[in-house]
Amino acid sequence: MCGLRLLTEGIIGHGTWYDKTARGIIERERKLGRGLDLIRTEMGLGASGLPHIGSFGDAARSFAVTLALKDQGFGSELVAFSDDKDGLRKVPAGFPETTREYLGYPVTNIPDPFKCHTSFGEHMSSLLLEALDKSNIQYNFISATRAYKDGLFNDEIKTILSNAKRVGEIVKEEVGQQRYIKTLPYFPICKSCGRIYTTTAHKYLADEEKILYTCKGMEIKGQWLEGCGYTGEADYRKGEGKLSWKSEFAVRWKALDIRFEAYGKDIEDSVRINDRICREILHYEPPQHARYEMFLDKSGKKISKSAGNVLTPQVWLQYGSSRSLILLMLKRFTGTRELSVVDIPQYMNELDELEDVYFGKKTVENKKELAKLTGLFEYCWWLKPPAEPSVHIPYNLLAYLVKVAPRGKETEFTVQKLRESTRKDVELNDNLRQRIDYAINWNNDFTEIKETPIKLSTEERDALRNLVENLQQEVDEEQIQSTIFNIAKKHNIPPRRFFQILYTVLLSSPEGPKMGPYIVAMGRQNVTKTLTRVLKLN
RNA sequence: GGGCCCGUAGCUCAGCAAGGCUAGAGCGGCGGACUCUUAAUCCGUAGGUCGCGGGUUCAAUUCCCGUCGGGCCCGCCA
Repeated sequence: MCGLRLLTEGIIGHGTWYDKTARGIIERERKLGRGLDLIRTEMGLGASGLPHIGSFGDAARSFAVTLALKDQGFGSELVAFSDDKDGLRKVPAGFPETTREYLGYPVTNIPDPFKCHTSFGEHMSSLLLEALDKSNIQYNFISATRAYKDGLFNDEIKTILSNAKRVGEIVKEEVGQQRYIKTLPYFPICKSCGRIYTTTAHKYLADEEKILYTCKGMEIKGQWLEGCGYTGEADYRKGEGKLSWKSEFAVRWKALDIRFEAYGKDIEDSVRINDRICREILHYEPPQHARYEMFLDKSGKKISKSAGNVLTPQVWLQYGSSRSLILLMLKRFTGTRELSVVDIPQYMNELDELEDVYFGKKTVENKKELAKLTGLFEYCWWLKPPAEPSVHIPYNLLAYLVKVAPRGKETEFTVQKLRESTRKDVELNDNLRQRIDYAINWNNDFTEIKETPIKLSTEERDALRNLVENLQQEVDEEQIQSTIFNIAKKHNIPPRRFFQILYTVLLSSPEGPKMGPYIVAMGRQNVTKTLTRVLKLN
């Protein structure tokens, strides 16, 4: 009985993880006695490499929490903090080798190799921001470079530097790293060579607000980066350096008043250290956390040569809608996910299914499950679900129709075929057009079009020749259809075999759509040209 | 050395947060319908000790402990 009660009464908000998390945050903040007018969530975005799909997930999930907080009646915003003052540690795949000379430089001080942004760092972070914008994720963007320059963290940096010894101890206690026992958790940018990771900060002059450093060099990703030997001083108030990650998070949390931040398990240690620094040195209760697992590229699956094997948000959005990508991120929070582009159609279809549940076209008995599924759908729409259901056509059907469509006429052909089949009422609106475009991209990139060589017997050659002649006169789809059939009979070829030949020649597949209409759609001239060429080869 | 995830049908996975209905889907298999062929579509059908062992509970795929197998992250970078 108690279980039955839970089914109907135990649902928070829209029944999703995000609603539950939001409630947890609110309860925690109440206990802490902090204000609830603006509850900030934060995500960090890397600017030194191509945005991985995981960064998008970080954003989508944090934004969902932000929406859940608003939904429960509180002010909230998502801060997207770009780590664009970090130094470049390795040349990302696909980048010119000349990038190597900038190893160690803050990424906003490196020219954009593609020349479309003012710096390497801006180029990188804009890639993710574009994907966020396309997905209607709202955020308050803060650049690390800007924040340091504007002195946003000055008070907190001062506190950290004044308590550097304690910071070093905490780091040592948590992960055993001894580096910060001796050096300050701050990386000045070398005034001589311009690099940030080659410097070691050894003294803090509190009265002058300055940090003394030497450009000694450092090991990065197993490679020694030699310093230039310069010794100098940096003024942290002018952004002449940045904090180490092991203290910077804490500073951000306090300065920006962050109450929730999710993180990937790869930075778990850093988060734990920062929690302590935040609490023990900055005297600010750190934000509530949620740890998520990594996204892995499915290995062993050949994808496209052009797309490569890196699944970035940009790649996804070529073949699937932003909502399908959001669904991927929101539906499950835990568990390592192996992903590849071949999963995109599945999520496109799943979103349609969720829509059916939402509009009651598909019944779900269990109330808890119903709440969860409709809730998930609502979050995929950022809590502004559509008033009307949309056209649902399975992705693989569209991909198939596009594949067999005459080149350049994919959309028209597909719509026509759909109308001829069971979907007479189909209308070519933006939604359908977009879906067809995804299928076209999919088809272009993942369907290998190979010329299948075919051997023809004498009768088969004659039959083909006969067909070519007939195609000069026949115009009507149905007539062409029966002509093909008649020619096959006339030349003593089983119709099945004759059709197979035609499909192989025209489509590189032993099967296909109804031939007559297809030939008309493709253009009789094109067909005769192709057939004639094949006849010459035989 | 420290931490985490996964194990459910032949394959790929969903479900587990907040225990409760006959454990689902796609693909594949098998059978059929339709058809001047073929694709698509539709119908039916087989297939599961929910890795294993214990515990909590009226009730465990779901929670807890242990165990085996596969994988991931961190280890003096950020």
